[in-house]
Formats: sequence, structure tokens, C-alpha cells
Amino acid sequence: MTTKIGQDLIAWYKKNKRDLPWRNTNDPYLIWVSEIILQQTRIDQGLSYYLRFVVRFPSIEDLANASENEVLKYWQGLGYYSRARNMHASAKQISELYKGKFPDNYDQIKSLKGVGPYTAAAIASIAFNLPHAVIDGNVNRVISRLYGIEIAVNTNNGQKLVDEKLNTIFVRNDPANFNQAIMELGAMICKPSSPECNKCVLNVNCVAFQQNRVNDFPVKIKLKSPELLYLFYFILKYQNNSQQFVYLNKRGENAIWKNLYDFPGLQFNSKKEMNEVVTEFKQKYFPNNFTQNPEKITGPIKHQLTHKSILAFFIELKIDKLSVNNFDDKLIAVTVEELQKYPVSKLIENYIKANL
DNA sequence: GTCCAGCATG
DNA sequence: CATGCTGGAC
Repeated sequence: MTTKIGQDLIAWYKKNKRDLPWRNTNDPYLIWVSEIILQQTRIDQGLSYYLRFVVRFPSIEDLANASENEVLKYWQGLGYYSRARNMHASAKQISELYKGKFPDNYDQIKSLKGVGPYTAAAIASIAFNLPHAVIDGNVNRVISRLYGIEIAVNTNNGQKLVDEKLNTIFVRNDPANFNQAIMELGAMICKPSSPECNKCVLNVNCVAFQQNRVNDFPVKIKLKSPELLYLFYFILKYQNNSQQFVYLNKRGENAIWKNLYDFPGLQFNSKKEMNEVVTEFKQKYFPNNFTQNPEKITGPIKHQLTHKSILAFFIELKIDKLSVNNFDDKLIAVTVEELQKYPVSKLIENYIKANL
């Protein structure tokens, strides 16, 4: 009875699945790469990144031997950059600890940096056919609608109930197809808005559909809203032998955009007058009474992060190279042509493309 | 313009 | 339980 739902799901999947590159391989490395890229990311957005990534890093060793900067560069624009840094670290770990052979059991897979319960279950089932059921956003939605789960799925009790219900329909002897089938149904049919219930193979079993309450699920508790953050970036330009240079700043290990590059600047949690900011910046970076005024000011540019709503301003300032106070050697001078070699956030990428 | 989808970590 | 990114839907 319960396995019929699972079998129906698999039959539907085999007939309707999208042809995607990571579905045509058993290489655990390639499946791992695809799963990390697709964490918190839609296929439409991640596909081109995956294709470029595996051409440059076709094996664990290729990834392990690359520099972090280059790996981040291949990740530029995808967001959640810790995924790239963790995957790079894990590639080195596999290379040393397992002599380059991808671990083939759930616990070792899950011990890799950046691999949590979802990704470990996905790799274990898809690459090694081990009976671990995945729970991602799609599965939460499908299961909570199918069983009319009233407890919020983003709570411990909600997850326990989803897991329990999921395991009643899980097809243990075909975990790879079952897991991909339920996620594919969530992505293609049981969508967050405007789900296509009339096409759904599970609609006769679906509590939400039968009660005409599909939009009531999944139940979620709302999270804290983001705080405002004001960023003032200074584009310090100087001319040398007919070449245009600007200063980049390497971000540290703290807070957002770890280890990416941006411009030197100041940040505040509340509004600030532009001339105050410029004065403060000059005092900090130019100890010798620097009087040049900004040439161009761009902003405010809005940029939304998970827990911060950013308002960014970009201030262009012509300078004499030698006068900059370079704290901790965080600043590097690069030509405008060289800018493209450095990994940057989408906010910075957009500014460079439009203005430099 | 605002909101939401999509996992891992400390 | 708080934090990290971006794109697309609305």
C-alpha cells in the first residue's frame, strides 16, 4: 500500500525526468560537485556553473591542487561562498586521508566539510545506492502536502514528522531513483506556487489536494528579518605609465563574503552623511592631509543578503599611490584588466562591469 | 519595490 | 537558534 506511492513516484520520474549532466554519471565526485552547487540554488542558475566547474576541475585531485582564489573565482556569482571553500578543503582531505578515493559510506561522506544530512544522503543514495532518504525543500513541500502536516517544517518536531512520513513511502531497494523522483516532483509539479496538481501522480493520495488546501502547506514559522547595513566603498584610482590602477581589499575570515575581494571602505549600521564618511575615510587611509574630492558617487545600490539588507555607495577618488595607509597589507593595487582575476561578490561584480 | 526558495555550520 | 547569497516570482 505505502510502497505503491513510492513506486508510482519512480515510474513517473523515469518517464518525465529532465536530462541533466549529473544524472548520466556514477562518479561520486561529479555527483558531489552537483549537490554542493545545487544547495540553496536552482538548477537553472547552477547548471552553467557545474559545466564550467567540471571542465576545469574534472577530478578530486584537480580540485585539491587548485588555489582557493581560483576555486572561488569559478564560484563567483553563485553566493554562499563557504560552499566553495568547504568543498576545496574537503577535496584536499579526500586526497590525503582517502588517497583521492571518494568515501563510499554515509558517515564518512557526512564528515566532509560542507556535507550535511541532505547532501550525505543524496551522495550515498545516488552514487552508491545506499538506502538513505533525502529531505530537502522539495521533499518537505511534497510530504507536508501529501500528509497535510500542520507542524512547521522548519522546527525539530516538524522535521521528525516529515522524516517519519517519508520513510513510510521510501523505496529502500531503489533509493537513487526514489530520492530523485520525489525531488523532481517537487521541482516540476508540486511547486511552491501554482502547483500542477492535475498532473500529479499522487493527487488521489494527497491530503492537501483532497481538502483543497494545497497553498496552506508547507507550514513555516517566519524568521528574523534582516538588519540594515550601509557600505561605503572607495574606488582609489591612480594613473601610472598610462595604466589605470585601483585598490582591492581582501576580505577576512569574518562575516560576509569571506576571502572574497572588494574595495577599501567603511560600514555603518545606520545612515551617515556622505561628507562625514569621506572625511573619516580620508583620515583613516590618508594620514597626510589628503584634500582631493570624489570624482563620482554611485548609489545607493540595494543588495539583499540572508540576514542583511545592504545599501551600498561607491565613491571614486583619484589618488597618488604612495600616500595610502595600507592596513595589514590587505590592500593590493591591480590594473583594471587584472580585476577579472579576483573573486568578488555580485555587488562588486556589477559595479566593476558598469563602471570600470 | 518586497518576499521567498534553497542547506550547512557554530 | 543565528548566520551566510542570489535570482526570480509577485
